[in-house]
Amino acid sequence: MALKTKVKEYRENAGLKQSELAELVHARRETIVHLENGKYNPSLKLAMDIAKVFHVTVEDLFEFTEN
Amino acid sequence: MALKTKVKEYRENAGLKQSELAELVHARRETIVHLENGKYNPSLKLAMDIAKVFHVTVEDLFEFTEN
DNA sequence: AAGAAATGTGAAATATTTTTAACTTACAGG
DNA sequence: CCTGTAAGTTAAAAATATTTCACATTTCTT
Repeated sequence: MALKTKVKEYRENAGLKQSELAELVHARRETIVHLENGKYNPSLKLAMDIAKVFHVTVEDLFEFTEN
Repeated sequence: MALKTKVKEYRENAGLKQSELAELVHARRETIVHLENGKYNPSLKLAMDIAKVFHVTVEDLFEFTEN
């Protein structure tokens, strides 16, 4: 049940800093760090807010994998 | 920032009871009740698990509205 | 109408995410 | 080297989601 995410890819392609993305979605920079690297399960709202920034779907941005 | 959801619609169309859907996504029946009626912000995993049951996207199932 | 089954409510306990804060590492430019 | 900026880490506190439990209400069936 690990979380794979493309947040970092999309963020860098958009030329955004972690702190800038954080501000756009009303979250803390550390939350973005944890999300990009870590394996934790954000709230639906946060996931959708981030997806909206990049104009992609949640499904495109996040994937839960077995094990 | 209220949450609009079609979980109830999809669940009923699929002929599932709340308790059956809950079991399919490894949650409690009450969690489904709160989600269908309430305005609370589930985890991404729960949202995606439910979307998978109905073969729809998260975006189709959930929408955050202003106010 | 009565009984069963499904849904709803709400409060307290628990689990998890998110914030806060302080510090570290990496790296680029002057 | 220094200095500044971006990214990473970690622990504890705060906020919020989820469970648990016990009961209320609606809905369906007979």
